[in-house]
Amino acid sequence: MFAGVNINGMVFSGSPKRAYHHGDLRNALIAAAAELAAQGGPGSVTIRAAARLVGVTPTAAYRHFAGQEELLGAAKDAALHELTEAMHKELASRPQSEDPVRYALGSLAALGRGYIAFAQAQPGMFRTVFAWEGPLAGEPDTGRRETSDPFRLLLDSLDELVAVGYLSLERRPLAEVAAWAMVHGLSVLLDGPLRDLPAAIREEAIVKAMLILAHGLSGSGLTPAQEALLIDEMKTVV
Amino acid sequence: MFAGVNINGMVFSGSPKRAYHHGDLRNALIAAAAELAAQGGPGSVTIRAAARLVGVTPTAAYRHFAGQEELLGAAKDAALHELTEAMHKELASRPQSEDPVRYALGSLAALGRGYIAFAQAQPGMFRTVFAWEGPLAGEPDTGRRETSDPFRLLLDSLDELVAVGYLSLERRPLAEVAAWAMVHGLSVLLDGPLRDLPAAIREEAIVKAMLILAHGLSGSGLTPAQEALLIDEMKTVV
DNA sequence: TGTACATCAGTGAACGCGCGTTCACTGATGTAC
DNA sequence: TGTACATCAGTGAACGCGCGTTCACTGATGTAC
Repeated sequence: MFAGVNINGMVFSGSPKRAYHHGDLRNALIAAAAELAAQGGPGSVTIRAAARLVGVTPTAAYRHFAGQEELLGAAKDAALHELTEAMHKELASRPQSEDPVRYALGSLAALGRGYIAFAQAQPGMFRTVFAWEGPLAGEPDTGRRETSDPFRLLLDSLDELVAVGYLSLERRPLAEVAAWAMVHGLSVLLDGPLRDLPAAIREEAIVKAMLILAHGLSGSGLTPAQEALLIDEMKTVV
Repeated sequence: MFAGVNINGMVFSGSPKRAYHHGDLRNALIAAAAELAAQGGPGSVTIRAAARLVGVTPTAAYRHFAGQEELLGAAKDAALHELTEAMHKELASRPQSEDPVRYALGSLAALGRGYIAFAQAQPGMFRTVFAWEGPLAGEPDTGRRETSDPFRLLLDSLDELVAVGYLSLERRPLAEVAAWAMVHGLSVLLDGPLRDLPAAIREEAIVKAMLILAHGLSGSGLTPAQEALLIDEMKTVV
């Protein structure tokens, strides 16, 4: 879907004298939209701005997109792609290890690191991935229902923790939601209310959060009675 | 600061024949702004819409607010106030308990429950509390720097866990960030990518996340070597 | 107690902005013969 | 190989929208005397 988009290659800032026919306007617009998202977040992704960036009339964009919503969707896809790549890169750069438990835990940490680092390095893109401008109430969510790549990576990582014996099978269900919540929450807070945290403390906080997550996954902190209480306590949230 | 705002009392929809002088326009506008935030999120909080809701000219709002930003700030304050109240209510409604550890853990769970339930019941308000429309880069953050009430509650709860012996003193630092991240992340995801999760699973996921958090705080899942590895793994995120 | 007048809190009209989107059009391309 | 013409991908002007904000104004209030 993104063949030739080339976000960093600045397709849209290209040749000074451009022909009447652009040749690859759709992809150029997507690249422009991604750039706008990176610079100003999802709210900056407009048909007019993207066309301006490419050096083309707004009307021209309607040859390639049904409207603004579709362009934003493309920007979202591009941003998600970048996030996925960032996480893959972290995962791939890890050294092998003899201890499978350590390796699996390290993989989980690498995913978290990739996610959080991306959110910090590319806040505009990160926000765009998770932009939800729909109505506050339901709306069934059109398309894009396949499990996203980053989530797939997380699922695999948790399964590995099971395979390796760190995470028990009974504790496996929905661990992905909790893990995602921890990492996502941290990313969001560090780009929000905690954005003024000194770098050193921020660093410590990230480590701390991952530690708590890892400890928590193992599920060996609470007595059974305490656990039962806590479960009871959390009922009836909705 | 909010004396007389009375969000639910519909100050702004009041008397059919209103005098030329409103009498309490500032508070009526704040209530309207809060209502707009509740219905449509922070993006819906505009001078014109608030004035419309109150039944007054947009210009009149400028007698009481410097501009749109200040009105949104007031809406944020109101929303934060509501969130705080929701958490307080959860905390207050808890039964006493002989076991201090259980009680402290239960308090933490109650705070989480209040937070998450508020996010689900009032997504517009919740988003408004955390709306950050500033530039993507720094900007030192004007005013409002006192620790917010909900955060204060969390700090106290964690301190109680220390006092009661569940959380060791060495593990106390920055636990608040991790706890907040878990609960906030879950709130955000359930109002975002996970918004279509069936109610039952959503419920389970919330319990699961709180369990992992509680287990994780105790810090008894990893061997020291594993912990060291994980710490190492998370370095250099920035 | 009554009145002149300053002050306060609104009105109404207007501005410029960027946006999404549509219309009738025209320049470039490529294909049938 | 050359040319007529359909088709495609752009242009340029214009629309209506809601917004923030400003201006000169006027109605209501309350205070000094």
